[in-house]
Amino acid sequence: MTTFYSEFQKALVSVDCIIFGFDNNKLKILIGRRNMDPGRGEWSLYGGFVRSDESLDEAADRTLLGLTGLRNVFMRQVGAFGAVKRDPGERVISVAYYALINVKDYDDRLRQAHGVEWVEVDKIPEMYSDHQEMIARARKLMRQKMKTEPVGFELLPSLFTLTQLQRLYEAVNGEEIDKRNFRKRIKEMDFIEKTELIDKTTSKRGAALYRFNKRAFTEDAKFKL
Amino acid sequence: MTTFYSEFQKALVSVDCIIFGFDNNKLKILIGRRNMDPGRGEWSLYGGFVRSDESLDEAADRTLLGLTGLRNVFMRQVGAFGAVKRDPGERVISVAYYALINVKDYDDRLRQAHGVEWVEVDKIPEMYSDHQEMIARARKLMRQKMKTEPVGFELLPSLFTLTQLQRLYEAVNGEEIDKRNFRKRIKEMDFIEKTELIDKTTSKRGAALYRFNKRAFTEDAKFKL
DNA sequence: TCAAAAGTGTTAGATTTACACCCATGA
DNA sequence: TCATGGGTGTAAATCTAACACTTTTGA
Repeated sequence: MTTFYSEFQKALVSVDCIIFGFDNNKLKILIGRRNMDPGRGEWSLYGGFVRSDESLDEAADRTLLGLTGLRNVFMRQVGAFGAVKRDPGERVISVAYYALINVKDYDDRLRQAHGVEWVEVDKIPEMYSDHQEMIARARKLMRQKMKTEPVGFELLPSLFTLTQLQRLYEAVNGEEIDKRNFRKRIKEMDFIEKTELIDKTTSKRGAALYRFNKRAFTEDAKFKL
Repeated sequence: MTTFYSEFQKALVSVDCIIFGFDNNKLKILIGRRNMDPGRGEWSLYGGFVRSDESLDEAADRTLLGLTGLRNVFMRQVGAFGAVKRDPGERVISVAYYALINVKDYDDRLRQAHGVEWVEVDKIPEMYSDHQEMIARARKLMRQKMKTEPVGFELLPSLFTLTQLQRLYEAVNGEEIDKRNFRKRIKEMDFIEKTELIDKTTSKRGAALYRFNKRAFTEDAKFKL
């Protein structure tokens, strides 16, 4: 029972994170310049190698924690990428994950210290290796998830206005939404609760602040946006 | 430039296949008894290890070819599975793929030679390691794909009756479909073409045989079932 | 002649989309 | 007082879902 499968060749396994943030009505992701060979200087996702004592999910969590200091972040696997020559060095299989974070929770000095930047998803430059494809697939999965599950709130402050929420959905789907129809749908979801608080930062009149009540969102509740 | 990342530990990488077939109005998958330690004798998906000279997709294709003799099969990645102890031996990361095949294309002697069986998706026994979860995720992805893309035809003969097609969708979604509504929707899709041929095997009257015209299915054509 | 599967339309209800004006406030 | 973003309802169109009978033919 000691060494199984010993005749097979092993590979390095890494995780790469597509970290989404919503800021200034734009959907953005965190990318940086690669500071190691091969590919030094190229734009790249933030990633790391999987340790022998952690699962893939744990490796992704740890990687994100290292970059942002954030725990319990919403993350989902995008998939495994394993072209033979995807890494110019040796064989590396990479498992991509996407994360949704509230940019306000992310200390900007930490961001600078790691040399990563928020870049609009529609202005992603050429990327290292297959990272472009990872991003494309992450966006597709994330868009799909946003349509059918209440995960968009992960990208917003805990209190938000309906206009903010609408702008978020517009940024994700790349198309404008009718304000009245949007609000009508929101009203039908009891777990999106209006508070007594008013946000005066974006208009003179002020806009009501809403909150997503995770507890009130039960399995049978329907979500559609 | 010779050895990069040398301080990181490597892992074995395998692929596991969830092979869907449609037979006798039932959706089934191919599983067998594991014939190697660890886990000898337990029900298991068919899989194999990834070679250093092939991509993950190629490894999945090769594995399926070895089992079924089939090439150019519709396959999609389910995801990577990487719990630390998912394999009782050493560290193994597995990437699951699902495939859709027409059972008639699969030589039954080849099936028997490999010791695998068609088992209804609703009667899957306890499985080795995390294979149950792989199957569950494959089913979810496959169901989603079937709703929005014309891939169900991969599970049928090239000529099929509308009742067969309906039974397939019923098996995948686990619920009955109204015959008239179903046929109404089919009629709207020009790429599902009626032939002059009649199938007399399932009824005395005979049912018209249809064909999926892949070429006629263009990007802008809409598919919804 | 009858059992068994094939084939065919209509209607009510639900959902989706389009659309325009008043409100409250700070500058 | 006016410019700015916040907030609200209705009607037409489309889509979805429910529903039952006739046809063909081999046994």
